[in-house]
Amino acid sequence: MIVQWNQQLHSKQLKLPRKRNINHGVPMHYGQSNNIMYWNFFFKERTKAMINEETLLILAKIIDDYNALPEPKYRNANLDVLKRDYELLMQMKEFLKGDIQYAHIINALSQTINKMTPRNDNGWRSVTERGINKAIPPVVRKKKQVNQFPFEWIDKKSGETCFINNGYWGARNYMVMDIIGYYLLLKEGKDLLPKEPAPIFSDMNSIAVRESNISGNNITSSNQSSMNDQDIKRVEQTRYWVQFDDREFRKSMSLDMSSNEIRDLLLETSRVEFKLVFPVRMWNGKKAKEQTYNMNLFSRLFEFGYVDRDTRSDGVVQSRQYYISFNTTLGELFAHNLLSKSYDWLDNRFYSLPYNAQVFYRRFLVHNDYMSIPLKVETIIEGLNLQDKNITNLTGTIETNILKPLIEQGLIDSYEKDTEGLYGLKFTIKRSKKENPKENHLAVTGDAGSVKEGCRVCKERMQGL
DNA sequence: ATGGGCTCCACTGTGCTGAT
DNA sequence: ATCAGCACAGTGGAGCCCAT
Repeated sequence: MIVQWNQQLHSKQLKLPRKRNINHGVPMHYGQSNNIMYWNFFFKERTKAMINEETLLILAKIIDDYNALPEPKYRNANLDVLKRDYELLMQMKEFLKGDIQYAHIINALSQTINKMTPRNDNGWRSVTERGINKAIPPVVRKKKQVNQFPFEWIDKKSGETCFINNGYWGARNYMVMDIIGYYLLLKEGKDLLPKEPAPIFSDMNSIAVRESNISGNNITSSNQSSMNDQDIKRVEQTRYWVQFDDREFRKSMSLDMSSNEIRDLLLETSRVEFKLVFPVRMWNGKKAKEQTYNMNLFSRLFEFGYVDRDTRSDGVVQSRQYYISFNTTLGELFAHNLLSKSYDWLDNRFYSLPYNAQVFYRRFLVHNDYMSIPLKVETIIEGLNLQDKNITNLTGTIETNILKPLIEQGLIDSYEKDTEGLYGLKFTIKRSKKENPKENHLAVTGDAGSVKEGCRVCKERMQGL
């Protein structure tokens, strides 16, 4: 039936009857009538009714087929079939406009098709700073359970207690740090990534001194984030700051967020306060070595403000200019690590992965290039701050929502599940060698991606920043 | 015409419960 | 322990609205 329908569509005969139907079921005495008007009327009505009937049948079949797919649908559907069905539905539009069922199936199909269609790489590469990925665990909103703030945990190596206060921390917040970190690097490098490391701190002691100094001139950063000229001047006088607008931010993350959503995300990210054991890359003569700094005081990652740029006459803000200053303890450590080349690369498709897949990659994989990585389930639970008490469901979640999407995206090759190990359930992640970064548009060398030279794409991107 | 914001709602990710 | 089923919140596409 569907094939016939298709043929009709392609011959643009949607509004005309199929020939074999013309006389079908027409009583003789009608046929004898010479009343052309009557014939036309009969003809049209009948055609419309029949097409409607057939349309509804096809609609029902598509809906049935779709509902029959096991979940998650995007991993069990055939993309070509979905596309064909979607095409059919689009052609039926004029007959079914306003039909609730029709609207739902269109929405469902288009979402699943979109999810199944591989992201094309728009060429955007972002850096991701190592300290953030290593030191900050995700703290997610839980429904019934009221989160205890500050969230705290013990750092294994140092035995120090770490804290996160005043908000949650998840995949989107890590993403913000990637993007603004990249902006900072490009700004410092005059539209190119800096060629030579330019550390801010020379040793642990200089950090401690700076930390106590910064805490002295705190905290004028009010909750008022909308800025006036004076506020902007104040930001521009700080040592490390960046500015950008919605358009640039959307391009960097390859996600479609409204200006309000972007502002709220930045605002929430800037308000979270940390007291951490933070990895700091120190250049000891010629060699870079990672040490950890035990923070004495709570710090935010950056100070944030914005100016409304384009406001529609009905009050809707369509574009904002954002200002970010890294003039906090953690902000300067972040800037220090970036300028000391303690970062890794991500491409824009990364931010479309399920949240936990993103966080998993950050916590366990991005900062090394081991080809085989054994991880106990307890380690994964701890690293991702997973909540599910039901171990069966939890391991299922790890496989379907984290490891399989990572394989699909090509970030890992495979994994092995070992239930009989000495230490209980264990996953072993398998990777071939890290994708050669020289294939990227940037010429990259070294473990942390020291950039030999910038490129045209980068320059173009940074215009207007 | 264009394009951002808003609403609606399907789908996913996660956690919980109860049966086996 | 394992599994299915349910609940619920977060995410994002379609389509509409509205201003430019």
